[in-house]
Amino acid sequence: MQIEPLQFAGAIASSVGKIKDLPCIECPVRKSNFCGGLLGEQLETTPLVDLKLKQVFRITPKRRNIYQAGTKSDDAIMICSGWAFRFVQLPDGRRQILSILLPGDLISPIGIFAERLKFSVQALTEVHHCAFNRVELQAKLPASSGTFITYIKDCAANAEQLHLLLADLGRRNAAERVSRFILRLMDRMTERGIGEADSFPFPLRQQHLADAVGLTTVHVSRVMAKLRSGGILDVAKDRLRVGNLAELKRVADIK
Amino acid sequence: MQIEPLQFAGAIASSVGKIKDLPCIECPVRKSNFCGGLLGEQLETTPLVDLKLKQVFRITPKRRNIYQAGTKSDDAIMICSGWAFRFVQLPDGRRQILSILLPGDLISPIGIFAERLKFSVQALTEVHHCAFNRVELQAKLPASSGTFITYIKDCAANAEQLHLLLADLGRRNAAERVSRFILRLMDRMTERGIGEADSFPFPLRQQHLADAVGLTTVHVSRVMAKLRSGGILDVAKDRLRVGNLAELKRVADIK
DNA sequence: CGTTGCGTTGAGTACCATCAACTGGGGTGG
DNA sequence: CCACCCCAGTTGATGGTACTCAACGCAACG
Repeated sequence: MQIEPLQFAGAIASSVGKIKDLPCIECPVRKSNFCGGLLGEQLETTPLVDLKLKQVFRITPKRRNIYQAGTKSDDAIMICSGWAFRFVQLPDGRRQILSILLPGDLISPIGIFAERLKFSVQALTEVHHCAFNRVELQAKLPASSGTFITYIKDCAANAEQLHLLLADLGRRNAAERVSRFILRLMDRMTERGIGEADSFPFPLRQQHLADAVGLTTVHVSRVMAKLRSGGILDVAKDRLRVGNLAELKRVADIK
Repeated sequence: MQIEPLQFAGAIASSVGKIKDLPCIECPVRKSNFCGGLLGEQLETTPLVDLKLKQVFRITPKRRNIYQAGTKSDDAIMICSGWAFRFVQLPDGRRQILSILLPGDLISPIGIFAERLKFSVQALTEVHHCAFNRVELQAKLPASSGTFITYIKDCAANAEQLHLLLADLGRRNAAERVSRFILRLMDRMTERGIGEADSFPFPLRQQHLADAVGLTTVHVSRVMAKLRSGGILDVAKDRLRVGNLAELKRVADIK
């Protein structure tokens, strides 16, 4: 359960103003997210907007917590690569997954302003992440209007996903929940250029699906079996293949 | 379904800088919320921080929508008095209530920055509300650190409530959902000085409870009957009376 | 080659939805 | 004043969805 920060593969634990060492130079998501506004969209050609911004890069192996609910932290953590998820844990050990985090996501937008969060974050795959200093970001944020706007959009998108999931859990059956969850995830991946039209990385176990949509693993297995037997989709070897998108949308009651 | 803006009881439809006419002078929630930062906490003694802030006061009768999902709006709307709720509607008419809005709540924190929202807001009782101009607030917000902090706290509290509700819908049974929902509502009321220790205003129908916690009205009725017969709580004439708080918390699996 | 993690399948069951009938209060209109 | 209706809530009967418990298959791994 303890977070054991490892050194970044590229051997940078902390970087202040050394462009050539920054992993961000090659970051594929920077163009479209929060970091773009913060560090500049084209790091290779344009210098960093503000080199004084402190960044600490770390790796968390899969199944380990990146952040533990209730812990005080001075960091705002960005997922650089790999997948993670936010979740709350019930006293009896059951958990509810709140959202899946993809590269380019902040662990929590409001985390920039709050020193403690009420949910935990766990790595689904090995995750490379970057810790900004919360207080530095707080100062920077209103100053840079571009960054601020992508930040607000993050918050809004975040809230919207929660609202949709809430409606699903409250009002939809198992097959609808699962297929809607998967479709939304596909949308988010496509937005970020992850995966192809009908094939996506999919590192979630059925346990994660179950915890996300409020079912048991046994029942998720049955739902997935049905989707698979209908040629609608198939998950194997951490990869999702969509055989019949139209039918998937129909099951999901979308459009 | 149409919003039909009515004149404010005090006959102020629009107010720019006329302190003595402002309903806000007597507002009981201003001290603790967003408006306090914006307008000053003690309007009677201290002049407004910024009289140029445009405010338009309106009334929406119960059961009518204050805001319709997807509509473009230049306003950020604050609930001055009365109760309302945010909800999303499914294509087949079922709905999921996202949260209950009390006096002092913004219809949506991110609504300050977004010209459209994906959920609707409906008045539960007659609601008096105040429309600020979104763009004006956007400019004002980062400038006033006090206001900004209460704003961020709003956002955080908001997200936290969603997370808790999500966990409830995903992982808890009917009795737990209902009692947790009620307890959280009680907490929020107490925070704002609404109601007494064991008695609170409660304008929700069982239909609203059902739509909030993802049950049918029939089943909510059964749960409420059980809570009532156990002397735990009773709802009558728009008022909630708690007979046994400890037991209510036990049922809700709190503490 | 045992162990471990993950998924699958079957049998039995609990919870909650659905359908339907009915009650009581409050408002309205004759 | 009463008849009527509507709304909100209650109650009973029935059934389906999803849960629980348990056993088993399979692949990966040391």
